[in-house]
Amino acid sequence: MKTPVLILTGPTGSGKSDWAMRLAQQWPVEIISVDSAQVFRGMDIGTAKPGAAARAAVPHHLLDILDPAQAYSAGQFARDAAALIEQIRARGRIPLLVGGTMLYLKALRQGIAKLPRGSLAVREAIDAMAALQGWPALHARLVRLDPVAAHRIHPNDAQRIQRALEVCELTGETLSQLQAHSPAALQEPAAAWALVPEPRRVLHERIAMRFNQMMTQGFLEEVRGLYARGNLSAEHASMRAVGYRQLWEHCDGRITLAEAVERGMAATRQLAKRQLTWLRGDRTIRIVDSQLPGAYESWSLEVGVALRGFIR
RNA sequence: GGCCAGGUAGCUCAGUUGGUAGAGCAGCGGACUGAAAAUCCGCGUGUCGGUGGUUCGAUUCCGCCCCUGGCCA
Repeated sequence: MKTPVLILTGPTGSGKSDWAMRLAQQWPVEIISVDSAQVFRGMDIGTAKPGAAARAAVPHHLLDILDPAQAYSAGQFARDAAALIEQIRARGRIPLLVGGTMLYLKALRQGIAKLPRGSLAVREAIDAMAALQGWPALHARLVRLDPVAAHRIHPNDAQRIQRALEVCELTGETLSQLQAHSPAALQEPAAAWALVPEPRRVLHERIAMRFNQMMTQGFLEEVRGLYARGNLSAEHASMRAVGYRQLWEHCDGRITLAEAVERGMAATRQLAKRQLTWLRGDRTIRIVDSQLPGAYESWSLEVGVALRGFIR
């Protein structure tokens, strides 16, 4: 029997990283980051990436693996994380997945269909068509090509319409066909918890505090540096990240700094809400109210129970 | 002190020729298969500044008061 994978998730600003570091003082863990923004080099302050001290104390994986001009994906994450889990176990250590990118977690735990990666050229061609005919026309086209996918994709959801058309174009098969032979779930034995500060107001306060903190730590300068590179744009996935997008707009001269900060905080709250929606629908994840007195202590006891018999 | 412009949702505002009101943003709920910190869907949450008057009926018209901004003293 393999050691279980420990999973610690929750909305942004819920304190996952802190708890993970504390747990690492008791158990021989290695942290695998489950975070679509922390994969990018040079995006440190705005992603609240663990710093040098934390990374020296505990091995962290899947941080700084890409340049912000590159693209990552749920499928790539699932492969990377699965490989790391094996490596960490081979070292006799415990894999601890920490992060709030819920689709990545789902792709790892439940498996994800073998699909072609996105193609910039095909996407540009589809965008050009959409500019001419409009997205409803492309949705109508998808209804003919892949009625099953079209049925569950809303006519206004340009991103998903584009993806479904892209898959047809690239493979000659439909997205819904390919997704039908989804590989079996990875069946990793896992114990999963989500930190959810209650009530919501507390989370909102933490988000505001953290955003202000980022600003005093030089978040704006970080974004200015990325802006100054000249080879990044608002189209890059990295620059669509919460906070980066809004500060980028400020660098563009489109909004004031005060507006950028206010909208950045709002975008962060909205992200947290979407993360909570994922969590409510997942019965395999145990919700922990991190605001309760002694919350960390009782959680670490639960971790001990999950690991009993595997680690002395 | 006088004159002018305003006070309508958490914010910025629209509107009602008198029949108790609606947009954007925020917020709340949901969806989610290689962009997911993305993308999309749904939901209006209100002493219409206060108080008298006219009226069957006032957020709307009239009087007075309060508050904010501007101009003149």
